[in-house]
Amino acid sequence: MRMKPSDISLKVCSYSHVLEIISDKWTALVIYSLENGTIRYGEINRRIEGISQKMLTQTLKQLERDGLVNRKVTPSVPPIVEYTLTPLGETLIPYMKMLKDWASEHYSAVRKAREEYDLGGTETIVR
Amino acid sequence: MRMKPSDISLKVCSYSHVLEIISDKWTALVIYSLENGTIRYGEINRRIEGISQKMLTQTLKQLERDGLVNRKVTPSVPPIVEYTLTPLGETLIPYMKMLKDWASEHYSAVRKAREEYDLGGTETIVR
DNA sequence: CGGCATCCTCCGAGATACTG
DNA sequence: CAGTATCTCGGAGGATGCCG
Repeated sequence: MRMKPSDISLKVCSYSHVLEIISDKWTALVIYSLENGTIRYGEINRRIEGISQKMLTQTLKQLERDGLVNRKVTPSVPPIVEYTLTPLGETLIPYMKMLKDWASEHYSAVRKAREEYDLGGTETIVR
Repeated sequence: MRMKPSDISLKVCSYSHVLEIISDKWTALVIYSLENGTIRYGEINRRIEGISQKMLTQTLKQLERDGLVNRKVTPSVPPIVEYTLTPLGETLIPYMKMLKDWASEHYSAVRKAREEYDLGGTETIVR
């Protein structure tokens, strides 16, 4: 199968597939909070700074739908809902750690580049 | 062993830092198109299916600001504008390839999980 | 406790037209 | 060719209130 030059598509590209899964605003942080095992809804809510109930619920539902997270309900009073990474979800962890490593190593450079860009902004033109 | 429970923050977490850079809708695809070397604006525009001029320009500007992409203007008539990954930008490639690998390996499982979820939806309850 | 329903706001991003 | 400029609309996402 030959690759046409115009073949880069949102729908086909694997890059997009991953990002489709983890690139939502809160998804990565939620996965991160599940990294060390089972944890309750409220606990996630408390640990992720600034997330709203709505977004947490929505994000968890997404992750559950994608088969990355398992949801276990204990119908006591009050109810207990626990979330865990599925085996599939756990396969993601090393890859996310790598991304984290990239950031640890290079993010300062990005920040610096931004500062310089924001300062001058016009010096791209050769004089 | 307990860190501050509220320690996961959008602003602090490295995961977020990477995603802040590559998670915009088109960013990954643009980087992807630059993977093999210098390329002109119009060429990128043609290669990425469905991207608008506005979003392409915006995405490229972001990437330039982040120091990941270099923009070279040749003020001829008509003008030629070429984009290249910077060394910093190139450091990202292996990591993105890894994400791609993850998708190649596991995306079918995700798709399957979605189908099952969308079918039943009620299977989480133990009966 | 762990949601879902509702309302509301803001801005991401597509479409279109113009320019150096 | 490689962008800006402007308008518009849908939907992301916060706030609030109710429920099992």
